[in-house]
Order: sequence, then C-alpha cells, then structure tokens
Amino acid sequence: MPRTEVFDRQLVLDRAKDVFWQKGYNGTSMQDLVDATGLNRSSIYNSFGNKRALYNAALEKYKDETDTFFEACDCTTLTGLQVVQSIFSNVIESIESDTENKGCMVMNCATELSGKDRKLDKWLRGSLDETTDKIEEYVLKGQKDGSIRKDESSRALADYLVAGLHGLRITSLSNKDKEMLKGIANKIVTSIQ
Amino acid sequence: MPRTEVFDRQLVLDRAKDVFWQKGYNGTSMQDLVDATGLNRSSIYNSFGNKRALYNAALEKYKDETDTFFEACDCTTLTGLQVVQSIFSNVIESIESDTENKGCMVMNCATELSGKDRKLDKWLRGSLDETTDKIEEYVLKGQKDGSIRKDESSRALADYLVAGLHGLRITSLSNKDKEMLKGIANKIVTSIQ
DNA sequence: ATTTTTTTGGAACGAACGTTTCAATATATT
DNA sequence: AATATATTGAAACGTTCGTTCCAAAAAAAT
Repeated sequence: MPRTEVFDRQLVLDRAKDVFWQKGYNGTSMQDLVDATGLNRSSIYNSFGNKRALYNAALEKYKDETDTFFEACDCTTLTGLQVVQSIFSNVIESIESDTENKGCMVMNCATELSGKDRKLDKWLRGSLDETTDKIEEYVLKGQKDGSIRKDESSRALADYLVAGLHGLRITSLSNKDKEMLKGIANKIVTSIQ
Repeated sequence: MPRTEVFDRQLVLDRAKDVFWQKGYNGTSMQDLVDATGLNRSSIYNSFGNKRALYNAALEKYKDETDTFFEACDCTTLTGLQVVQSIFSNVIESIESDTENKGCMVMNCATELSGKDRKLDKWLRGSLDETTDKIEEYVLKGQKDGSIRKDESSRALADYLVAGLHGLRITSLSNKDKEMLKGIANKIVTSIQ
C-alpha cells in the first residue's frame, strides 16, 4: 500500500557523504544537502531523520568503505610487512588524488566534533579501535612470517602505525610533496622491521 | 583626541582564541564571541574587522604561543634528542590536560578549512614549514652532539617527527590512554636514534 | 571648556539556518 | 477501480546567522 522511495538510498548517502566530507558538519547546510542529493527537504527528513542523523549515516558509510579499502590491501601472497607497505602507499595515492583537500572524514569528524557528543565520542573510539585491530592483524601476520620485528607487541606496533597514518594525512593537508610523504611513510614502515 | 579602547586587546584575542579552538570556525557564532570576550558586537567589528579576521588573529596568537612552547623545550644543557623527547612528553602532558578535547587549533583549522581559502592554505603551509624548521634545528643539534642518527637527512627526520606529533594528537582525540600515547611517542623518538 | 575623533551600546538588517507542516502525489494492496 | 498508506513538493515556521547603522558616550587635543 505504501508509496515506495523513488531514490537510491545508497546513492543519496554517497552524495551526502561527499558534502559532509568536504565541508564538515557545521559547514554543511541543509540546502547544500538538498542540492547535492537532489532530494526534497521533506524526503530527507522523512527518510533519514535530521541533519545529524544523516551525517552519522554518511560517516558510517565512509568508515565501511575505508575498511573495505584496507582489506583490499591484504592478500595471501603478501607478507605482513608488504600489506602494511601497500596500505601506506595506497593512502599516499589517495592523498595525491584528493585535490580538494578533503582529508579523512573520520579525522575531520574527530577534530570538529570530538568532546561534544558522548555517543559520537564512543563511535570515534570504536572506529579507532577497529582500525587498530585490523592493522594489528597484519602486524601479527608479519611477526609470524618474519617480516616484522617481534621484540615489540603487535598492539604497540599497530598503535604506532595508525598514529603514523594519521600524521601522514594531517601533514598532507598542508604539504602534498609526494617525495616527502613517501619519505615519512618509508621511515614509519622501516621502523617496524 | 580619540577615545581609546577600554579593553585589553591580548586578553580579548585570548578569549576569542579559546572559543574558536573549542568550537571551530563554523561552529562559533558571533554571539559566542560577544559572550566570551565581553565586548559589544560593534567593538569587535570596529577593532578586528569581521569574524574571519578575528579568527585569523586568534589563530596567529595560538601559533605564536605554540612556538614559545616548543622553544621552552630547548635548553643548552640538553642533547638534541633530549629536546625532541621533552617536546613529545610535553605534548602528551598538554593532551592529558585537554579535558575538552580541543586538540591542536592549527590542525583543527587544517581539517576544517584547508582547500577553501588560498591565503589560509598558504598560512597553513608556512606554519607547517616553520614548525618543521624548528624541529630540524633540534635534529641538527642532535646530529652534531651524536644523540641523533646521521644516516638520514635532518629534514627527513624533522618531517617524520612533525608527522608523528600530528599523529599523536589526532589519535589522542579518540584514545587518551597515556601509556599508549607514551608508547607511540617513545617509538617515534627511538627511531631517530 | 570646547572641539574633535573614536569607541561603545543597542537595535535592526536581510539572509540563511534546521525543521515542520500539509496538501498533493503516487503506488502496493484490496 | 477503489482504498489505504507513504512519499513527495513547496511554502512557511521561528530562530539564529554575520553584519551594519547610528546615536550616545568618552577621552585626547585645542
């Protein structure tokens, strides 16, 4: 009996994600979202709740895609170290192609909104933990195959690598010199060998 | 002949800085600034121009204070490595005392506004270069006194250290576990020896 | 003390904000 | 085809936005 939504929910979320990603939460207006998604205001409110709920959904989608991105770097034929290396070089490539300087949406979220919303803070912490878990897997793999040093705990090395990825991304917002970025990444990766 | 300003310009800038630092540029309203500074709207516009000009002035003040903070870590009796170590431990202490999760105002600025304003982008790049210059001084000092490795260029090591500081700060927005942060910092510092 | 110049207080500006309302529309089900 | 139900379009909601205006107030210079 109901009339069904005429739009592609994932596509709309994707468009909303892009706007929030580029402009930030406070920098994005409802009108921006109407323009970007092509949806009417009512449809947005009816289908997603409000601005914040749409932001959360867009952020979640971003996170899912990042996870997929990371997983794509894993490959059974690679050593743990090589997986880590490929993550860093893929991040550098995505930095290079980020001509609008959007950066990482989760990091943007953390700098803009952390400490203001308990639930979001929890989400951010969970997101960081999940990313660290994923990286730790590759570290463990490397420690088993001998490509990564065993004198430091896999967790400590993963924490270090994740912080390194963060540092790389933030630095790249102000300086996109590829050789410099590759130098930083190389130094990070080398120090877990 | 003119009537003079009755407020302490530096104090007002300091209050404005705190608000922008905590809420971000887009998250701060003119009313917030009126409330925080105690100045009338007219006085703000008359003395600082507009919201953006006040933000720029507050950001500049923040940067100056950060530079002073870094310089305070330098001391003729310390080796270059020890200076770097003290910078990292001081940053961790300032992270610990940042209960509101304000983070670093320059990094907040970069994630929120980079890629949107040519002049600000240039400022951000200049700020990063200056910080890197400062750190490079300490690296050079360490390379001379033998506390820091000489097989890598002082610039490359400085780039790496600055990225590490960035990574540490971003990570701390989601996870304030001091032992973890100290572990990351220690690993960064160790890898320049 | 008067003049000159700038800052101040407070109201007001139009525009944009996030959100709500409601009638019109469209579609699965009956 | 008729009915029931959810989604749309468009206008409007009250609020807040950044900014401007202008008269009143104040202080240095005459």
